[in-house]
Amino acid sequence: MPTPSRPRGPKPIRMDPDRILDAAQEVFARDGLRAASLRAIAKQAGCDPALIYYHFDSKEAMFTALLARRFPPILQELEVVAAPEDPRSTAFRLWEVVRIYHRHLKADPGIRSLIRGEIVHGAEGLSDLIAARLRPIVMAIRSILDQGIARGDLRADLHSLLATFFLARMQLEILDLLPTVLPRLMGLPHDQAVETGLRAWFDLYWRGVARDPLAPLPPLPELAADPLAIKETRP
Amino acid sequence: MPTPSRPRGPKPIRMDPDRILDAAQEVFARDGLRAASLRAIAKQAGCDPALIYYHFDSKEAMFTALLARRFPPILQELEVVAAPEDPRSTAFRLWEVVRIYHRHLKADPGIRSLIRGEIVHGAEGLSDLIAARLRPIVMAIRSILDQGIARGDLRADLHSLLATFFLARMQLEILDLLPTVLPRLMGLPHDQAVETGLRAWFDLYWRGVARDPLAPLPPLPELAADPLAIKETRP
DNA sequence: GCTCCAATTCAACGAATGTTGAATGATGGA
DNA sequence: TCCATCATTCAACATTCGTTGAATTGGAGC
Repeated sequence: MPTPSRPRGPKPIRMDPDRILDAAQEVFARDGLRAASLRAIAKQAGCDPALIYYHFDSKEAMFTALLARRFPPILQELEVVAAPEDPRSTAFRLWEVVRIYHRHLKADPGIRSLIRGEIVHGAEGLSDLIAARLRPIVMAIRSILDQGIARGDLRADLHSLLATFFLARMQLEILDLLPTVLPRLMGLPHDQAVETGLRAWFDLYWRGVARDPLAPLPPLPELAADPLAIKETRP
Repeated sequence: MPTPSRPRGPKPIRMDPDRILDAAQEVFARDGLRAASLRAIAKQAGCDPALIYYHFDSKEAMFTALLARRFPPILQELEVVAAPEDPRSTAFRLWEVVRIYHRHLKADPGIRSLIRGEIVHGAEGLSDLIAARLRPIVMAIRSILDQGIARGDLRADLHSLLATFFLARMQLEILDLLPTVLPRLMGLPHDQAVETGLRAWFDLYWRGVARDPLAPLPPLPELAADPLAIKETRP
């Protein structure tokens, strides 16, 4: 009788549930959200599929844990920018929103799929959970827009909820599509596609929401610049 | 031995392959693209799953047939609007693009999913096919923007390819999301969500691309208005 | 050193999926 | 009228999926 390749029982190195979530994130990025199976995730993590059920109640609970890990840091950063006391210009703050989104979502296509709602069909409870996580994020961005209207930086007739939807949603599309589309259609290097697309988008968006669309934008920091080192330089 | 519920052999009414495509479209709309199984489509069409394999080579071939049915009419209408001789204003023509998209895609979430690329993972050949169908559509819209730049209606520094991407992509999101999101967040009636969202989006977009963003938009026809009855009324 | 618990693996289940081959009845042409 | 072809159904296949129960082992605590 051949000995099994690996005996049962605990390994010398315990499997941290976070490592399973890391593996899930990688498989989502590689195979897409719907096609990511527990077996593929287990293989990526280097463990047995059944172990995932030891650490999480179900596949859906694993999604939930992924959400719980990703969303609070985003919300925390957004709430700093959305604080009514923030003295920086509305254009600068909105660009900060873009940068925060970019920083947290660029390396995680799986969470982008979750936000986009690709998993909504057939998992209604999960959909409610995502909506609950997303709502304060939307409200933080919206409050920046409302403050901008009140300060006279933005159009008085702006529909802040729809404008929030437009800003956040287009960024998801840019992060997912432009890195594969732009290099093929233009000669653009792969790693510049997102920066180019996001700046073009923000330029268009700002003219669309600003009270004075022809006034030049303030200098905007690069996407990947250190968030703490940035101070707005008023022209 | 019990007689089978329905004997074999051809039914009195033959199954038109188009009816199978209709059923597929309905199932896509109900269950989403990925969750739509051949058995569900066959049930919707009222036939056996194996019959689908008689009319189409595979599930992917059925997608292809769906594409072949949907895209040419869209392209044909777009090319009329994109003709360089078209004398109407750039704003009016771009709104016509929005209306054409809306008219053809509003009742077919499955085709929107295909356009959005949700099926890309795991079906690379299909992805190429969609790209080939999509390219002339993108180019038609882009040529309207390029003509608008040449006529002096749009900003000279506009990136027409990215602007095309922004316009067409956001419309997909609006068609899919706003009917479920807007009624819940605002008091908006379900059937007005898309019209409200698309007008707000076009208003923002136009300010973003126009050379003179503060000039008022011309009166734009309703989304569902008869395309042939519309003549631009210059103010 | 013994015991107990936590962590891990194995094997299997039931359901769903895309697909295929054989069987069967109707239809239309010779 | 007969026969070939077309359209349809049935039953089954192999595969994959999420999930579960039992078996196994290493280490911590006494």
